[in-house]
Amino acid sequence: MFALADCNNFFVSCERVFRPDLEGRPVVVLSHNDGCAIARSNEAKALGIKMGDPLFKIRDVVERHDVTVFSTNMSLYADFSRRVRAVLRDSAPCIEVYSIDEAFLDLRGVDNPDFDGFAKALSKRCRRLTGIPMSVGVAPTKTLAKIAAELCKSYPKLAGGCFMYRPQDIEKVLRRWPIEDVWGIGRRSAPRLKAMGIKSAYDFRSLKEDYVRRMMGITGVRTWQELHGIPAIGFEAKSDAKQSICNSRSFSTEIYDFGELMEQVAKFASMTAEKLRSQGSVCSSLTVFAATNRFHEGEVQQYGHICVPLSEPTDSTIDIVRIVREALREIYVRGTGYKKAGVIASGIMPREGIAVSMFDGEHQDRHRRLMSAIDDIRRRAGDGSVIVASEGLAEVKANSAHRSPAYTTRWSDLPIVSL
DNA sequence: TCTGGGGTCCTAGGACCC
DNA sequence: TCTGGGGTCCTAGGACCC
Repeated sequence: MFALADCNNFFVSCERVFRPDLEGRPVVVLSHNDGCAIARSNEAKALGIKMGDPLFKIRDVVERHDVTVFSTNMSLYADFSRRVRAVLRDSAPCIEVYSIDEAFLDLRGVDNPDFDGFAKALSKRCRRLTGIPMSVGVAPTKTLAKIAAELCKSYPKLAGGCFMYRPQDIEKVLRRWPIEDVWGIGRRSAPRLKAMGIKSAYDFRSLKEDYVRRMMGITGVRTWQELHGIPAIGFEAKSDAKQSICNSRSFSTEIYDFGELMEQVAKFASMTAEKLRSQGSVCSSLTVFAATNRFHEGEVQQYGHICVPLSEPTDSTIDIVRIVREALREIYVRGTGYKKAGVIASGIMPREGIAVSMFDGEHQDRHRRLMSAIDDIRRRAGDGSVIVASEGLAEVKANSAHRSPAYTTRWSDLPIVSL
């Protein structure tokens, strides 16, 4: 058996821990730049606010129903995520962290347990220790566990835990489960399937395996098997080392000036380097992109991007900022209003064990010691305490009018040194 | 006027090899 | 004039996820 532990309306729940007055009231959390609703309380969902709705399109509902709005506060949510994971690790022999608000638990080898009782107890324990409400679904496969966890959200009677295992019960649920709500069936496949009369998870499960393979490839077959109760998606207690690292943002207003765009992109480069070092990795290629506002139809669109392979893999902020600056020069077009830009590191490998160039060893060694000193200062004095001068002193150009306080974390301080 | 950010895996096709 | 048959590795793009 597998369990899925899924935090309810996670970002909203984090905000509510410090604002208990908002229990039972409509709340939304916005994306970066105060763009879209990315988390909604049940009351906000009931008002018809959809995932990803832009704020300007729901402004009426927000005002009419006195919906409380928060700007995103990722450091707060990351801190709660850590607390929730600690509870899970304490409750199961093996967990796979799937996202900031979800984790799978491997229950194989647990003898004759009361899985329903386990699920309900885990939900209750999480609420008590962290303040976050959680749904726990237990089933023979991950895909079915996802469905079981969703059931908890629709049926409060389940008290946060649902064990779904008897074939007749599974069939009953799948008959009523819309195909587009199955994990692994996305926005491309769902309309195609529905056009063919396949409307429920049960319909999909009733197809021939060969047919699913031809239509949707190996990933479709895996979902099909999982719905039949055959585990096809591996359980991995994988390390959190990323295979690619992306830092990108939309700006509150278009940037035309090269110098200003360069400063923003240098910040993304610096964040990328820091994440590489924090997971003990180096990267062997860097991509830079800068794009115009894709929603402005009728205007000339630009999507400049360039991928730079590195002769020496690196995690040095100074190297990465320099390479990214040169790359940006290649794609920048004068007179263009850039709305979004970003940096992607790929070809990521562990820092230990890479061959040190016989020509460049000293350079790498100096950078390594410098970076380690900088990381140390930032840990003690705040994220912004040391920066590369190309980043400039301006903040990332974004709106965040409704941000909650740093209840459990701290703000970045102003730079005290620049390199 | 205003429209998020950050990941994973799979597949097809090209470069390159013997 | 005739011009093989396999491999592997890498990358870009698509589909999916939260």
